[in-house]
Amino acid sequence: MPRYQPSRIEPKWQAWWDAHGTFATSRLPAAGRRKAYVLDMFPYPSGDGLHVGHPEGYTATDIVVRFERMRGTSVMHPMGFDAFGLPAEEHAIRTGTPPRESTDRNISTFRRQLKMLGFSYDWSREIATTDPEYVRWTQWIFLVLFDTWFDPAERRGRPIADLPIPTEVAARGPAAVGSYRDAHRLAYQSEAPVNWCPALGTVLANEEVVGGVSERGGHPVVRIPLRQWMLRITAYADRLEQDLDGLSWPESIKKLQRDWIGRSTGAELDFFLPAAGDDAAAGHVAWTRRRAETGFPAEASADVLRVYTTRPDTLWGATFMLVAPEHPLVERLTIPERRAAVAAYRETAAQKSDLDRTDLAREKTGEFTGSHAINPLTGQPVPVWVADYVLATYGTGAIMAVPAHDERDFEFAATFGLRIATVVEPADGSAAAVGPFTGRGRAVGSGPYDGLETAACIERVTADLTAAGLGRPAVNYKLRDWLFSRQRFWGEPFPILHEVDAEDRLTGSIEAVADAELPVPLPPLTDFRPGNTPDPPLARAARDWLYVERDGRRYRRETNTMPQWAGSCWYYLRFLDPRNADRFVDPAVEQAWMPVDLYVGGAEHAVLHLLYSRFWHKVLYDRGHVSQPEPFDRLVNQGMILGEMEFTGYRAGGGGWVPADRRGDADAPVRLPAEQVEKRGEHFVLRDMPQVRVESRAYKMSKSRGNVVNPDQVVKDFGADSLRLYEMFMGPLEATKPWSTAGVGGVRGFLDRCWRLVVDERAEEVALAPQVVDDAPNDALLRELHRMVDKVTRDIQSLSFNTAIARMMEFVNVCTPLDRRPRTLLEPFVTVLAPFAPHLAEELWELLGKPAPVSLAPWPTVEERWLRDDTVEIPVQVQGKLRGRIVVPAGADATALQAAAAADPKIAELLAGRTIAKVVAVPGRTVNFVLANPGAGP
RNA sequence: GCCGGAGUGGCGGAAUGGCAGACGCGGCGGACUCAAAAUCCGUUGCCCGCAAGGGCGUGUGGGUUCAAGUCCCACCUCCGGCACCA
Repeated sequence: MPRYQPSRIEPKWQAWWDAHGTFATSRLPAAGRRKAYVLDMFPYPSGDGLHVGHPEGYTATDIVVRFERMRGTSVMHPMGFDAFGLPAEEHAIRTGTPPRESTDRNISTFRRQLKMLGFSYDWSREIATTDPEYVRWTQWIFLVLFDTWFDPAERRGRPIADLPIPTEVAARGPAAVGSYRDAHRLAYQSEAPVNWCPALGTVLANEEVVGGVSERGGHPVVRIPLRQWMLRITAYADRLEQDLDGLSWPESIKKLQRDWIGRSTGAELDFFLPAAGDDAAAGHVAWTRRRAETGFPAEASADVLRVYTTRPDTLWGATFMLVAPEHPLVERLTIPERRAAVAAYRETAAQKSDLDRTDLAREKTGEFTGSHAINPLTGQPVPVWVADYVLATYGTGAIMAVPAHDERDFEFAATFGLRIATVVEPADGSAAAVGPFTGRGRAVGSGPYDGLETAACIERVTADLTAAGLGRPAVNYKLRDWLFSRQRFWGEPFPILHEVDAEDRLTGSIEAVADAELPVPLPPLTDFRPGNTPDPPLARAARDWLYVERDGRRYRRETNTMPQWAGSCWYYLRFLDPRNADRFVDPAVEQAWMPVDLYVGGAEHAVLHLLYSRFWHKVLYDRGHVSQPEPFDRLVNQGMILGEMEFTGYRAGGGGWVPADRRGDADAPVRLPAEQVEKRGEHFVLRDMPQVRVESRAYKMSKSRGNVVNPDQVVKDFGADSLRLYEMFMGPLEATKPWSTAGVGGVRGFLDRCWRLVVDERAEEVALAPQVVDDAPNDALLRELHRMVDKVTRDIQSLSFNTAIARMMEFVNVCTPLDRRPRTLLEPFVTVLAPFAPHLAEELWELLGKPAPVSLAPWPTVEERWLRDDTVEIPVQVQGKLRGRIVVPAGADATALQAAAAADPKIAELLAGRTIAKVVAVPGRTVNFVLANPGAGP
């Protein structure tokens, strides 16, 4: 009767842990103890509830913290919810339910599901980014950004009050000083083009626009400029890149971040633009002379075209110039005859989103402005074109085109028949291939620079131009400032006030909301629908929310809201001190627990979330609010869990089968049960028609595919411990792996065997199995136990849970046949099982008569002497092929090994009559006889 | 196109350059049972062989090494990401 029943013991122990506060964490780590802050990426509480992907990372971290607690470490392991976001808002628009209601409901579901899985979070620290008290501090941190400017000399953020004000600005009065400061803040406003979709009445993210129309609905999207809040993350680009070096993150993730930041070095150069009608050559000479005196100006004047290049060495090959359609000098550069064509081109470009421009532009397009610029080194005039492959937002928005040594410029030159001049040759003198040579080599056709190797040439040209005031070394980043505002309802309101005059018109002056007035709450709204204009929903709030008076002045609240990233940028700090009403986190608490020692989550956050939170953290660090420059010391990405493996056959219109490798778009896929297919060679085929190849693969879980596995169902069918253990047993944590319900059953079988190891299943009442005895275990069993504990210990530390579980299975396989099972063998086993299957372990621990909870029992110590062998089995090879095995004392040296191997009858036979050329004997590993005359033989 | 990652039995996977396939699923055989389920035990890479034994095997082709799943070169396939950043 008393079978292993997860549905009985799991809720029992969850309630016990809750009632006893087993996993509550103290304010500070215990004195003299190691601390471990182990953090999961908190979930967005979607309406669909928990997905089986969530428990993967959560179980991994749960095992680690349970293990660490048992080893006496002070553990911080919190959980919360990233609860702002679009789905709740869209649900609100569809159903009229306020987002807060549906969000709270979803959080309850998530909390129930997480508790059902027995994770050892300190639930008293739970936070949601939507909690008004949390929003308060998110807004407060925004105000820190607002109050900070980046001092390039010190390479750090400083209070805006410390910003030196140039005298000419100060002379223009407080308003001028105010706007000068506003322009230098880390949080600043700018007119940025956005994807506005009039049909949907909303602004869309770049990813939501495909081919110039909205991803959903296929409505046209236009690019319109809109006032936006930006965060000056680019100021921190260098530090964000350099500080990656010290982090224990996967190299691949670091590389993604480095590529995203995209640091490049090169030079900025000015090309002189002769005024229309002037003598170009004379003008250039005069300009050059002036520059020799004034040097390179910080801002480019209107008589030059400033470009950025990473290859100043190719300057002699710059045969034309390109400017972005949005470049401020386009109007000025365009001669009257070209005006219509250039205007039309700019118009078309403006319609396209960034994605369009890059995605669809196979063919290079552009228009000639009619103007020329003067090459600063050669003095030659080169034509200036407008082309949309030049991005206004990168570098200076203009480039010198070197078609001989750049793919894109080459294509452009080929399309429009522009001159191509070779100025670099491969250093090894190899024949010029078709197309541009983009590699490094030696300069040719470059006057005084001929023969210089590329690196040296870059240096020389840059130095010469710098000396002449025509250029300067420059660094650029792909990283852009962070567009931080959304025209949405369900986000944090900005704590910013815009001054208005008596007619409600903005004066342009802005004020931060005072700390004491935070949080700025979301106004009550009944209608969440977007409007006909890009005005955010908050603009429709009642006037008593929208307009406020301070010190006799009237203000209108900022009506944009923050993006979902905001809340997740700092949640790891709030977890440390979640109920602090005076500060976002107590400094003593922050110093004691930070940094996060292990951070586990999906790779989809490799770039944005991790970059954004590092940025915020550095600002907080610069301003003295946190003690560490980096928040996450060790990062691990768990892999995706795919749906169950699927076999798909294809049927033609007529109904006949089509081999999967020859199918056309018209052939219909048919899902096949596993019994109907079999493997032939490399591929799967239909069992009844082996000539028909069938597709076999696992797909990403999705509602539309109908292959989503629901954790509630798995827990119902197999139990939470089985789900936890299965997800850890599937394979390496980082790998993408397909789900297999049969595999869950297999792991459940293991837990059943664990149960029977201790419990008498045939008894009426729950009772110990009669085999459980007080005997002392024999040496063989002690050896087995200590090796198992040793392997599990090491595997948990390297997050190799699959092999740890395999080792425990082997241990159980050894113990199951025993008629006498010593308690001193079973007890340590239950202890190491506890982090993996905590409910079962608690129950078995109790049955063994030990005081609960096993969750806080000490981790067993491994005795070294049980890990050593007296004798070892060594494979013996002849000519590299395995021919026998010998058993030798564990410490046997090479000579002894060789002697023992040669003495083996079988080996002796093989060696008879052969000349041994060489013997490789590696103690503890192998013996290999290499023969001089392998072919010769009887 | 570029950048990552991965290709090992029927399936998931294991293997500090040193016995490939641990562990689990599935399959096969057996014990228990009137029978079945459950459980326990054995077996299970492929080929030849009655057996002893032998041969072949980690995506493909080369290479380094006494020895390669593991290191190097070239390529193929799949998955993920980025995509005109001058």
